[in-house]
Amino acid sequence: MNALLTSSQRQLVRVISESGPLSRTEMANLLGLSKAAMSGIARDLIDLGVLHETETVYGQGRPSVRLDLHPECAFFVGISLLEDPAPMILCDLNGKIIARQSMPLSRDPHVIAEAITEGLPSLLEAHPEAKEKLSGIGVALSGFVDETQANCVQSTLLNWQDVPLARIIRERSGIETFIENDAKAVAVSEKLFGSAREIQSFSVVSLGDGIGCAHFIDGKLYRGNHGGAGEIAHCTIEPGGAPCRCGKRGCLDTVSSMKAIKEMSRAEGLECTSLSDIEYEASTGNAAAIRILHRAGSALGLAIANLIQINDPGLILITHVEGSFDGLFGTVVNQAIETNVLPRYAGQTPIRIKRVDGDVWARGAASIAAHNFLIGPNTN
Amino acid sequence: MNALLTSSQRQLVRVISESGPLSRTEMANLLGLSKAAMSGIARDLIDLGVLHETETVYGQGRPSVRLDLHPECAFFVGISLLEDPAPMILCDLNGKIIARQSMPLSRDPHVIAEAITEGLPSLLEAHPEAKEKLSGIGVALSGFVDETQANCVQSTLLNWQDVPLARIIRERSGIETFIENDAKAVAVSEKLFGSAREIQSFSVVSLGDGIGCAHFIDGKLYRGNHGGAGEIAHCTIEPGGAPCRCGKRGCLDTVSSMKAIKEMSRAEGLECTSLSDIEYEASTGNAAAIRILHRAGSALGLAIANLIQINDPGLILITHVEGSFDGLFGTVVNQAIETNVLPRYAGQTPIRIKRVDGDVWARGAASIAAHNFLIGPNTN
DNA sequence: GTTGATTTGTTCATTTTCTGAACTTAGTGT
DNA sequence: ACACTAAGTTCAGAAAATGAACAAATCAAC
Repeated sequence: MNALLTSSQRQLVRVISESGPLSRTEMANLLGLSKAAMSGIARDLIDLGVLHETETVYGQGRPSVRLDLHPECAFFVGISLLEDPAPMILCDLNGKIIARQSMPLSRDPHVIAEAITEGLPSLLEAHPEAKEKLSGIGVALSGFVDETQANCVQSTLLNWQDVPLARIIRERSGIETFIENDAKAVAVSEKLFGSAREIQSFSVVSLGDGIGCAHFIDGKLYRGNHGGAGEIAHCTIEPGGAPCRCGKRGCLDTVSSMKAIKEMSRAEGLECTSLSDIEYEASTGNAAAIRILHRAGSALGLAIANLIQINDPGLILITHVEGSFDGLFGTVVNQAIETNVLPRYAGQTPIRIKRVDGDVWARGAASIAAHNFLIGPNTN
Repeated sequence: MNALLTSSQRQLVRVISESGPLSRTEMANLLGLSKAAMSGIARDLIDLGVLHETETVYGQGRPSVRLDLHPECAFFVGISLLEDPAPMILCDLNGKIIARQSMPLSRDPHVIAEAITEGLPSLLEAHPEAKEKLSGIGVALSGFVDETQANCVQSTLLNWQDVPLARIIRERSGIETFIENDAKAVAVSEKLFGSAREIQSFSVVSLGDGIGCAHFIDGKLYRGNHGGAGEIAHCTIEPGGAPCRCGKRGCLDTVSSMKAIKEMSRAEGLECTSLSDIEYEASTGNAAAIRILHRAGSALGLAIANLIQINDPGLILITHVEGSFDGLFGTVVNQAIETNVLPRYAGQTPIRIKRVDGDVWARGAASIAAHNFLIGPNTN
C-alpha cells in the first residue's frame, strides 16, 4: 500500500503526520510545490482514502479546508514483550486502541512469531476493515535494537543476542514487522499519537523498575551509533557508589529506579512494596523514607539536568506507571533539575509528567509500525 | 550561484560533500535516481565548474570515474571573534587556507562589519579567482546563536544580547554571512574539512580556557531547542562544589577548564602558567599538581562518559590548544571515560584527540559559510 | 590476440511530474 | 449588492525522470 505512493505523496503524508491538519495551500508552501501540483496530489490521496477533509477555517477570502490523515486508512498491531502475558493491541492511525488481548510470553522468537500469528485472527475478528488494512506489526522489547528496527542486538531480559525477530515474525505472519526498544517506542508513540506531536526535539524518560530514555532530535528518533542513545540509566551519578548489575558503580539505575527504591526501603526495614507506600511513610515523617526519596529524586534530577545541558531538548517527558509524582519524590526531582541546570535555562525546558497505563508499551510498539508506515524506510 | 542550482543538483552536492568522491552510478543509487537522470545532472554540474572528475577506479567492467566537488568552485572568508586581533582567513571548499590576515576586535557589531569589509580587498588581493567566487562569510564567536545562524542571542564575552550580526555584516559587505558558536563551528569544520567527514553522529569537546561542546546528529549539526545543545561546561559534576560564574555550583567548568586548572594551581601556590608546567610538576611528583590534574581529568572524563551514555556518538573529538594529552591529565580523562561508560560500550566509542592550531576558530567560521553554501538554507 | 562477460556511462523517445496563468469558488467587509 | 480576498481547480506547456538500447572501457579466459 505504502509502496504504491509516489515520493511526493509520501512526503505529504509525512508532513501532515508531523504538523497535523493543514490546508492544501499550507502544504504546498511547506513542500515547496505549486498549488497546482498540490491540488492533484491531495485529490489522489483523498481518492485512495489516505486523507480526508476536516474543519473549514474562515478568514479573509475563500475559507481553507484542512486535510488530515484518515485515521482508518491503516491499522497496526502492537505487542509488548515486557510483560507476561504479553499484551497485544490493535490500533488505528490516531493511536486509538480498537481491540486488546494478550498472548503468552516466550524467549523463543519462533514461538513468539507463532503466538502472534495465531493471535491475529481473534484480534481482528470484530474489525473487518482493520483486517483488510492491517499495515504492520510493531514489537517493543527491553534491549538493544539495530537501526533497521529488525534485529535485536542484545537483550538481557530475553537472553537474546543478534536475534532477527522482525524477519522471523514477518515470514511467519506475512505482515510487515518492526521491533524497537521500549523507551524508544514510547518516544515514537508520544511523537505520533501523544503530547509531543508538535515538538521537534524532546526526550522521554521512562521510570519503572528500570529507567529508560529516548531522544527525538529534529523530528527524528535518534538511536545513537550503536543503538544505545538514551542509556541514561547507566550514567554515573554517585561516583564510587553502589555496584550496579552492569559492572560499574553508582549508576542512576542503582539509586532512582523503582527497583532500587524498593530495595533500599527493604534494606532500611521499611514494609513498603510500592512508591506510594514509601511516599506515605515519608509524609508521616519517617526519616529513612525521606532519605531514600531524597537520594533517588536528587539523582534522577541531576541526570535529567545533565541531559538538558547536553542536548537542550524542547521537552522532557517523564513517564511512570507506579504511584504519583505529586509527592516528595517528584518535588525533589523537579528541584534537582532546577538547581543543576544553567540558571539562564532554568524553567525554560518544560518538564511534563505522564502517568501511563498498561497499554503504553503495546501502544508504543504499534506506533513503531505506524511510523514506518507513515515515514517509510527511505527518508529521501 | 547556489540559488541557480536545481533541487536535484543541490541534493547531489550535499551527498558528495557528506560521502566524498562518488561515481555517477553510486550517486544515482544514493539519490534513488536513474543512471540517465544522473548523467545529465552530473554533466550540468561539471559544466558549471562545481564538480570535476577525479580518480578512475578499476574493477570488473568499465572503470568508474569518481566525481568530487571542485575545491575552487567557491571560496569563503572566516573570522574568529574569540581572539584580539581577530584572525581572518580565506579558504576554498576543501578548507585549505589560501590567505590569512587579522583585524582589530571590537564589541560594536557595526565596527566589526566595517573592519571585515575593509579587510576583504587585501585578503582577496592576490587571488582574483577567489574574489570572483567568494560565496560567503562565516563568523565564530563565544555565545549563543539562533538557528538561522544570523543572530547572536547572547554573548557574555562580547556583552551582546540579540545582536543581528549576520545581517549587519551582510548589509555592509554585500556578501552572504552566517555566524555560529565557536564549538559548533569547529564541529562543522571537522565534518566538512576534517577527520569526522564520514561519521554521521559525533561530538566535539573543545578544551580551552572554557569548555565547549557540539553535536553532529545523523549528519546534521544539532543546535538544541534554544541553541544550547552542548553546554556541557555547566553540567554539575561535583554536586555542592565550588561556585561557578554561571550561578550554580560544581560545574565542569569550575574544575576542568584550563582557566580552572590554572587557578587551582595558583591557589595551591604552584608557579604554573600553562598545562605543560603543571604536567611537569606532576611528573616530578608534586602532590598538589597531581591532585589538581586528577580532579580535573576525572571530572572531564565523567562528563564525557555521561555524554556517551546519553547520546551514544560515533566519535568523541577532543580539541585542545594548550599542552599535550599524553601526560597525566589525558591519561586520567581516558581512564575516567572508560570506568564510567557502560562496560558493554567501553572502548566502543573512539576518542580522538586533536591538538589544534591558531586557525581553528577562523577555519571553523569559514566552514559555517561553506556549509550553508553546500547544504543551503532549505533542507528539503 | 580475440572473444565474451561485465559494468559504467550516454542518448533519446516517452512518461511522469510540476509550473504559471487564468479561472472558479466561497467566503468577508462595506 | 458591491468590491475584495484568498483557496483551490483546470489545463496547456515546461521540466525532470525513466527505460531501453547502446557505446565505452576494462578484465578474464581460451
